[in-house]
Formats: sequence, structure tokens, C-alpha cells
Amino acid sequence: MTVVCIKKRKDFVRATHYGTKIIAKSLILQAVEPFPPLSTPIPRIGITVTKKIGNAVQRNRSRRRIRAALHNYLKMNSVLPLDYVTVARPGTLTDPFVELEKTIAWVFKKHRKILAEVL
RNA sequence: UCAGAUGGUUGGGCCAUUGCUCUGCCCUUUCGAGGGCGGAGAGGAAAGUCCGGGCUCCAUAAAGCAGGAUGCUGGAUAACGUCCAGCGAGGGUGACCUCAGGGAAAGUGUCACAGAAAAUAACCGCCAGAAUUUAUUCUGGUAAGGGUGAAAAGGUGCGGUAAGAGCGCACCGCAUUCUUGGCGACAAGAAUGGCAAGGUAAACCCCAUCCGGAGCAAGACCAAAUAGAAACAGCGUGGGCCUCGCUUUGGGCUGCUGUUUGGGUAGGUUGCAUGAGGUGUCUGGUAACAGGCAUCCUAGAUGAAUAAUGGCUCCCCGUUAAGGGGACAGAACCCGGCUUAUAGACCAUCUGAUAUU
Repeated sequence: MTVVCIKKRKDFVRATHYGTKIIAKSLILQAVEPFPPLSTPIPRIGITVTKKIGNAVQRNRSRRRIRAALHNYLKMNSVLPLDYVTVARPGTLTDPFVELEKTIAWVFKKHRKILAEVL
């Protein structure tokens, strides 16, 4: 399914402040309703890697691994049309790639479960 | 063979699957874009942002002050705090390495303290003479020895002397003058003088040379929404205010709607990848470098692409195996440098030691 990147700082900040937060061992997922609402409802993805992860090379590697794992997941599954921001933790560098893919699947599954409970 | 010195190169390789950015050609197109086949896609430091320049805007008659930088000589360069070739000082058996290397007789500051004394001198001493209580005192000469200090007013030796002293001599150091060599820093030699007066200028300072400011988030262009401004047209001539002593009429301002204009925010395009370019070769030069010829086009993102995963192989650790590891590190307008980080591998030249011939 088609996905758009989040590029505005405003959207990242909104996800951090008002989003539903799911914390896994190697990354954090924050999901929020897009505002203003998009004309066509598609999910938007953003990746945040802070300086805590390491120097520029390690940050790049972390971001690329998350992007690749997300790409593999979204190829097979569909998600709700929300704004998703993933925050990397140090595990993204050291975990095996299969482990990372499992974590992402678990995080999205858990998010859907939480939404169902609220409704 | 071992131990080093200097300079340079490299910074694992291949395959498969899935993706990203830019781009050439072709096709489709609802002109938004989509599809197919190709091509290109991180570094020696891309880093620190420490210097110098290009480029852009601002300012600008010129010069100076202030402030900052540099600091042996000659050269290279667009320029430099860089580089090359030398000089001097220090270190190393040596190859070679290191140096923020102008001025302390322009002035100011500072150097605790110690010591007899920081420059006329003399504490302990040494020597001569005199006195007497015969181991002390006084007078004179002296600065070799002692101790203090960052520094005691040239050093060493010989002569000399009562003891000593550049008092005299030799060598070394220093200063002045001259000669020779060198573009020059400077070097060598000769003569003369018996001899300047501590350090600190990465303390202020003086001297010489150089520097306008800000930076691609520069700058240029396109340009929503909202608010406000101006111009024109229309509506309303109703209300308010001003002009008049008051009223009426008239005029001006204020209102609403529409169009246009300029400024310009969000956003977008550009700047932006052909350059003081690379490679090879020839010529000039000790070299840095310069010139000629041939040839190549080699990242261009903007919440930021250049990869993710798996396999084979290479190297290292590990007795084998299992297993683990492969440095430092990610372009952001572009170049020339500097500095810092960097596992390992390789090449060339040279030095010392040992062995053999």
C-alpha cells in the first residue's frame, strides 16, 4: 500500500505530544490523527533518530534499517490511515534484522488492539 | 636478518532479492504524472569549522584611527597562518627530526626569597705590617676559594705576585671595523678592544607587512490563505465627525461590494555541479610549481538518497573446531591548506647493528 513521508516538524511534534505511544525494546511507535485531515486518507510515516543513538554513521544505519523493515511490513500488511512516528532506540543497531521485523509487527498489532479497546 | 628514518599507495571482493535519489531515450497522458529499457550515485579525512580564496549581497571619494593576524632569508601561488629550497639554534651513533626564530641601548611592569653585596662594595677567607694578654685584635692589600641566587661582571690554562687580579700571553667566547663568498638570511678570514651586563615580548609595548562587513538560512525569481494599505468603478445617500454663531443646501472624511496594484508570509523554483577539475605525457625549474598536447565528465539530497538482507570468498583472533571480528568515519555552494581520528596491508629510498661472501 502507498505511504507518504512526514516532513514537517509540526507533525512530528504533534505525534510526540498527543499520539498513542507503544514502547518496544528497540523502538517506540507514536500514532495520531492527521490534522488538518488529508484529502485522501493514506497513512504517513516518519522516523526519528536522536543523537543518543551515536554518531552520524550509526544514525544513518539505524534509520535505514527501520525504513527497510517498515517497507517489508507494509508490503504484506495494511495499516490505518494515521500519522505514525517511530523513534529509534539503540537496539535497532544491534538486533538481528528478523528480530526488528518482528518488533514492528508486534507494535502495529498492539496499537490496533488499543484502538479497539478505546472504541 | 633485526631495529629504525622518510615519502607514497590502499582503506576487502563477488553474486542474488528488495528498495531510494538524479538523469538519457522511447511510449502513454486526464498535462498532475505513469510505464519500459539504460547510465551515475560518499571520504582520505566527507569530521573539527582553524586559516586563505572564488561566488553573492550590503557599504563605498580617499586616507587614517581603533581592532585583529603574521614575524630568519629567497621563491611558489588566485591567496594563505600553506608549500618548496636554504640559513641559524637544539636533539640523535646515524638516516633524520624539532623550533611562535624581529626588537630587552624607546618606555612600563614582573622575578617570592636568599645572600656580606645586585654594583661606589667585602661575610667567611687569603696575604703583608703592627700591637700584645701568644691567639687574638687593629691597619692596609686582594677578589682565586666558600656559601646564596635566575644572575656575583667573560671561560680554561700558563706566566706573574706577599697574596691576587685581562695585570700579561695562548685558545675559546663577545663587540667594533674591514676583506672575501652568497640575490639574501648568513658563513669564512683578518685587525683592533681587554670586554658590553640578567631573564621575561605565548606581559603591556615598539617596528615591518596584510586585512571593509556579512554569508548559499548569501542572493534571484514565482507566489496561495488571512490581515492591512493604495487606486478605480458601482451602491447608499441613511448614520457619525469636520467646516459655519445656528439651520438648510453643498463639500470633505468614515461604510459596503467588485476589480486592479505593489509589498510579501506559508510553499515552490533557482543558485547547484565544467572546475584555480582529474588522468597520461612532454618541456622549463634542485623543488614547490608553471606551460604545451592528448584524453575523461565523475554524487547533488533538503526530516536530507547513495542502502537493507542473505550467501560465497579474502584477512585477523582462536591449537583444531565452534565462534567472533574487519579501523576512523557520512557530501550539504565550491576550491587550496591546516588540525584531529584511523585496524591492517603494500611499495620505494635511506640509516645503524649483526652474519656471510
